[in-house]
Parts: sequence; structure tokens; C-alpha cells
Amino acid sequence: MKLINRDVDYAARALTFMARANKPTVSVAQMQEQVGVSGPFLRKIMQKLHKAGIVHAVKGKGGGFAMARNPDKVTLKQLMEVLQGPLRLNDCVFGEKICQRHAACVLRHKIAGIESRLLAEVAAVTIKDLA
Amino acid sequence: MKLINRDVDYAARALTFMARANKPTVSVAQMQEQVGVSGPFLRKIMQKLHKAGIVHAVKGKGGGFAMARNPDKVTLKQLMEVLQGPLRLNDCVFGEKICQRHAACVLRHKIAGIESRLLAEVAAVTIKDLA
DNA sequence: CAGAATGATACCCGCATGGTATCATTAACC
DNA sequence: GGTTAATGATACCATGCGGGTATCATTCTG
Repeated sequence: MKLINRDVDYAARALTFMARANKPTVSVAQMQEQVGVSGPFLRKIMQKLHKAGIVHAVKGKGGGFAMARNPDKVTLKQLMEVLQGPLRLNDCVFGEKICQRHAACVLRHKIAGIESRLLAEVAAVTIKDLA
Repeated sequence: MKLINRDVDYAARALTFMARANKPTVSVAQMQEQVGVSGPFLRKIMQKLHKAGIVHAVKGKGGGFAMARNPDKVTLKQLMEVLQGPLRLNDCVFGEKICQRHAACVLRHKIAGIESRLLAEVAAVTIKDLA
């Protein structure tokens, strides 16, 4: 039951680094040591963040990445969605068979409630909070 | 980010079945159809519940399993601990390097808070609620 | 003793996660 | 314009784990 995976962890650290650095762009080479991860791996993460519109990317010499929004507009929930996929605790593993059993449905209902409250919590954590 | 895995799901359904059945013991053969899982697999789950003291086991002809406590004393949290291992959202993947970076520590702190509230929620769901 | 049940354990398999390698593309600077 | 420094895209690897099966041992009933 992992809440966040490594991608999210590294992304949070990288974004925090970027939020603190007062530069127009920050390259992967500048981040990798502080973030504690290999360059290629961090690049892959940054590319996903770029596709998701969370960071800008500037190619070429002197280029790098920059946050596309204010740090207080980037939430942990967004990072999880981008890097871990849709957030469904409540994934029904039984298909249509499920609703033949009332007990299981009660369980789904309980979990759905827990899920919604959990999502509200991760949505409340921003990069600004971490910086 | 799965909250519960299939083992927990099946266990919850099996225990719910047992709680409703007014019998001294219930065999795997009697449960497997209703729970919707193969006999051998359900047996493995029941054995773990037995080791954890959640159910009694009676070997031999006419034997089976019985709940070892009242249904309102068996929580979703207990099932998760037994069948999924320790509940740590907050697993630090960076070892001692972590605390060199303040940002990461803030993240841990946030997640720890979320975790404790989540655990309180799963501890509040009992088999009685599902039955 | 036979049959019905659990106990224990070993094994298998597919796939997601974590990580690397490679080539293409773009832009700055000399 | 060529070199270099950066990202973009993609393919690949490898290993652990979740989910599931099979087999034999043990225990109890009748």
C-alpha cells in the first residue's frame, strides 16, 4: 500500500529544487545530484511533467526546465495522477459479479468514502508547502 | 495506489459470509462459490487469518473455520496488516540521505499525517459493518 | 481404515516498477 | 556553420511481487 512511488518522490524533490532556485531554467544536470537520482531517470520524469504541462522545457544549450505555474498551484495529487496514473483505490476486481454480493458492495462504499477524503488530503499538499 | 489487494477483498467477503452463516464452522468448500474464488486460493488466505488468530480452524471431517472474535472486533485494518504486511505509506526510499534535503522531510511529514488519518479510517471499518 | 477437511510448502507466471541506453532534435556560442 | 549542451522520444532490460496452482502431510469423524 504505497501512497507515492519513486517517480513522485523524485518529482517532488526536483520541483522543490526548482521552486527554490531563482533561475529562469534549471537543467537536469544541475538537479540530479541534489535530487539523488541518475540523470537519465530524472529526465524521463521531467519529460512526463512537461507533457502534463507542469513544467516548461527549453531545449538547447543553456536550456532546461522551469515551473509552468506557481508552486502553490502544483499539488501532490497532480504529481500522483501524472506519474502513477488514475487514483482509484476502489478498483473493482470482480467486474459485474460484484453486485451479486451485498457485502462486497458495502465494502466498496466504505472504501469510496475513504478514498475521497484521502484525495482531498493529497490535493492540499503543494510544492510551495515543501519549498 | 491500491488500498486493498485481492487477498483482503476475498478475506472480507469470506468473513462476512462466516459472520452471516449461523454455523459452528464453515468449510472452504462451502464458501468458495459465494466468495467467487478457487478453493486452494481461499484456503491460503484462511490459513493466514488462522495464523493471525482471526479465525479458529477445525481439522478433519466436518471441520472448517470459525470466527475467533465478534465481527465488530475484526477491522479492515487488521486484514490489511495480516494480508498485505505493515501499513507504511511513508516508506522512506532514500535511507539516511533523506534528511540532507529539507524538502523531502517536509514531504515525509505531510505523508505521515495523511497516513495516520487513513489508518484511523480503515480501523473503523469492521466485518459487522459489512455483514 | 477411508474420507473430508486444514497445514505447510514449493512452484509458476505475467506484469508493473524501476532503471538504462540510444538516437533525434533544438538552440547557443565561438 | 560546426560543436556542444541540452531536451524529446523510444526501446530495452531486469527483477520483484501479486495472484494463482499443485502437492503432500496431518488431523479428525464415522
